[in-house]
Amino acid sequence: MSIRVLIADDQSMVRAGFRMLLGGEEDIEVVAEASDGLEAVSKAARFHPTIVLMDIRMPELDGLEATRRILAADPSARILILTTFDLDEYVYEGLRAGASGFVLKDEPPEQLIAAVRTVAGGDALLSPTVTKRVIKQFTRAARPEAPKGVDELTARELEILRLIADGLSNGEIAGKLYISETTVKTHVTHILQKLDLRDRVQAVVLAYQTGLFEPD
Amino acid sequence: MSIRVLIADDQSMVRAGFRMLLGGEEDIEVVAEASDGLEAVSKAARFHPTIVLMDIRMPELDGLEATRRILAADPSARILILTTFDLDEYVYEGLRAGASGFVLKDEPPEQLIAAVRTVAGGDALLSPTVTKRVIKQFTRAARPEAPKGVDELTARELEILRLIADGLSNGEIAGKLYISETTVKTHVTHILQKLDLRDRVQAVVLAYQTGLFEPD
DNA sequence: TTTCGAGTCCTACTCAGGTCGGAGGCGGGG
DNA sequence: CCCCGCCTCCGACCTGAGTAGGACTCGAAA
Repeated sequence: MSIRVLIADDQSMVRAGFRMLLGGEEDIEVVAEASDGLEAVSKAARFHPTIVLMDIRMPELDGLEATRRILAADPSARILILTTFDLDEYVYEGLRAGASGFVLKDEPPEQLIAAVRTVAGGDALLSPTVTKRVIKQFTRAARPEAPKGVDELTARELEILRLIADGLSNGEIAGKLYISETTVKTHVTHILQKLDLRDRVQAVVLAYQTGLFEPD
Repeated sequence: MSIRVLIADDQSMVRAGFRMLLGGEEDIEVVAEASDGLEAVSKAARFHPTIVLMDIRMPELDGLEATRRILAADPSARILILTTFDLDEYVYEGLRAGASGFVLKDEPPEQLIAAVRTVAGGDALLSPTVTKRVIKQFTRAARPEAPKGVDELTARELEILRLIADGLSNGEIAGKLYISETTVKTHVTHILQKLDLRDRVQAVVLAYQTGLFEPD
């Protein structure tokens, strides 16, 4: 029995690429395509694909919300999220939304095909690149019985952590986000507390060492 | 005409390994071995190898000084330096000493053999890993007609920059190096001035972004 | 509706980080 | 020999970073 795939991406070229790529595989069949989130949800309901290849950035409804809705309707659905960028803020959210996997679009074809098979087979999967970046966050975030009081960072905090990792001062971050510097300080304090760090310097070190943000 | 190699390393196992490795190649001949720096210098003078594989850490005379002496006696000598560690403080010094190349011992055999051929052929070479780390330093350090006042960091400053990039505070660095915190501050100030940075946070960012120190 | 988390903002305080200027020792090159 | 760069150290000073504790809004969940 072949793997039935639904491709959801707003760029037709990307869809065509995947159709070509997957079409060559005997055990894989592309049963439908969607060019936006809403369409993805409806077609997932209609075709019941084994797996949905889901882009994040899509009109109408983004891939994350689409993922949530599809899973709400059918918890057994398997969704493999595609990203162009190395690690958007959406990754964590995507995993929380219930996606089974995460791959980068620019990875070699074999990897992508392998990813489809893996997820279709029931396993979760993360791009090797993504894996090591997420792993640490997840060993704590994913398990409700968290070791200690190691809370997950909020979206805002993550955003600020990223700016810190760019070497920006609190004032610069405030300017960039149109909030006051004191607010930035508040967030920074929370970040440091949650990650058990002493100062922003260590935050930068951690950001790079965990691969949260890529060096080059 | 084959490539004549002198292997200089204080560990006999390492020498044996290289002999095995290089012995399999038809165009490469291991003409001599040395177990310390002095021996390396004398054997280089006696055998005139096409290339010297030089370990850095050796008794009597380290690989850097040995490199300098060999080159002093014979400027046409080609020396390929071997390192175990990713990037010791010696790398820059080694390049300044006149070494033609730099490879990591744990790189795959083919790379090592290729490196030998490359350097023997007259080209300079850096391990891909090392390359990107050194490249930036060198585009400024190597050319006397430096673009602006972008001075090179001293060994001490580099050492301290590395500790900063580990997230250490000035006090911790002082303790680790057995110097006063004020001295550390002085160095830090110089580092920031030379690299045109605002604070240690940016220094960390730069360290990782230029690949000066590896994340993982 | 009430509760709660997230985000925003504030004051006031402490302290590490960084600057400035000056100073001594030490080794190598002119 | 003297000069200069490097490393070391000091005290005084200023500022950004981080903490503590509280307050307001808003939207989502109970």
